[in-house]
Amino acid sequence: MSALSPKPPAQPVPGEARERIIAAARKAFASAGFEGAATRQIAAEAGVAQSLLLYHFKSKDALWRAVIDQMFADLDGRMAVAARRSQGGTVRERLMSVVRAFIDLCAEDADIHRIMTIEGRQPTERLRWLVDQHLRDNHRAACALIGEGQALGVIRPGDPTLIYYSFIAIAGTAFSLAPEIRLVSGDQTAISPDAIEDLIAALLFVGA
Amino acid sequence: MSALSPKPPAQPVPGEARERIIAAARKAFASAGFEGAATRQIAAEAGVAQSLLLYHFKSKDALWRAVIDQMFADLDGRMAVAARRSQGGTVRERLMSVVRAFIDLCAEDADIHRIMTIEGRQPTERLRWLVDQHLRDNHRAACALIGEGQALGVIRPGDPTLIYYSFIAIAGTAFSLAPEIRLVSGDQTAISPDAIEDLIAALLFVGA
DNA sequence: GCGCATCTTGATCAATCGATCAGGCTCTGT
DNA sequence: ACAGAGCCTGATCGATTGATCAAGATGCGC
Repeated sequence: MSALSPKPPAQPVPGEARERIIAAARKAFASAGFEGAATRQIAAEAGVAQSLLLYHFKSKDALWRAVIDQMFADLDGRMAVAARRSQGGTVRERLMSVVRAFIDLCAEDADIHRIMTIEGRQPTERLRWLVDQHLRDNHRAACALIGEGQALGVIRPGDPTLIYYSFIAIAGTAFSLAPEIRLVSGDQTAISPDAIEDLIAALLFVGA
Repeated sequence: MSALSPKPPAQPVPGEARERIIAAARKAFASAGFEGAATRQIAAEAGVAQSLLLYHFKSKDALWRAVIDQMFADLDGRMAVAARRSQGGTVRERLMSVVRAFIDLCAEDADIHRIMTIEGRQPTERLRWLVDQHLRDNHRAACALIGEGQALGVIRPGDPTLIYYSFIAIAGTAFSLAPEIRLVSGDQTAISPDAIEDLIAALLFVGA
């Protein structure tokens, strides 16, 4: 046994490095955008060689799509749980359940909102794929629920699509821009799921 | 006279190329972020050599600051005009005047909101400069006005800073994410200053 | 023990990045 | 006419980009 390689590297756990790469890529895409994110930096943060990144995913573009798919698998799952848990409740309870689930998601991981707001700005091929793959169904389901709430006077009137995007904008921006809000307000404004839930309840919902 | 240079180039108008560079840089920074924007691409869109860009501005960072300064000069001017025009009116009228001015600004040029939401996400040196140079004063003035409106029951209750950012988020996102909203809704949702003004009035203001 | 698929690395590619430099052009002051 | 300031370009620098390739390491089937 030579002095080199004193630790024989443990056999690679299948899929483990792949997950680390996706996690690192999510952070990179969220903070620097698609073009700004460097595959070498992603690989470094994941603790692997840059070439491994292009072994698991054919290209930077494919890696981006893998990140998005994982993000929406999480989001859709949480939304389904929230909807199931509030089944049988009032429309207000069902609405608040998914609202709270989305707020919690944004609070835990602002990357989703950051990536989405980066990609939604220009009609690229990535945006078209994103809409077809994930956004259209989400939008339809949310607008149906909003329309239900409006019919019963629980949600303020207005185009459901604009209400939908207002909700996403308020909840997402609060956590995405937390560094700026902190700096501007001198840390006087608390940004917590409870605070944002109260904000949404006051602005989008009718009555107490 | 040789066959070359059949058109003697007109003498350069001082400051004209500089303005074209800033305009091109604004678009580039808004769509690709600071790192993602390439000085060569900016120069190409402005119709000048890349080296001219670093002649007028010492560095890419200095160019970015010039873009921001010009943007806020425009924004501050518009806000001052809106405030002056509604002087002597009710608090509601004064609030609606600056709200409308900001909405119109976002509608005409979504780049401001795009750049700000890119930079506000991470505590970089650029963000610190941005807050010290432009954001803090803006935030203070807006929150004072919002507090006035809340005291008179014109604005819904809540932390003024969160109301302030909710307003910016709704107005800015509607125009920034217009490509996505169009794709998702199948062009069914109109995104106009009037529509967003109605939306803000319904969500943030009390009563009709 | 042998072969093969899977996972991983390092070297290397052409392209592009921000930045620097020497030099040319036009106008102005004298 | 001549010198100098201001505006602008093309060539070029070292560094970094996404992507490709050959080869090493590991574990499973036979």
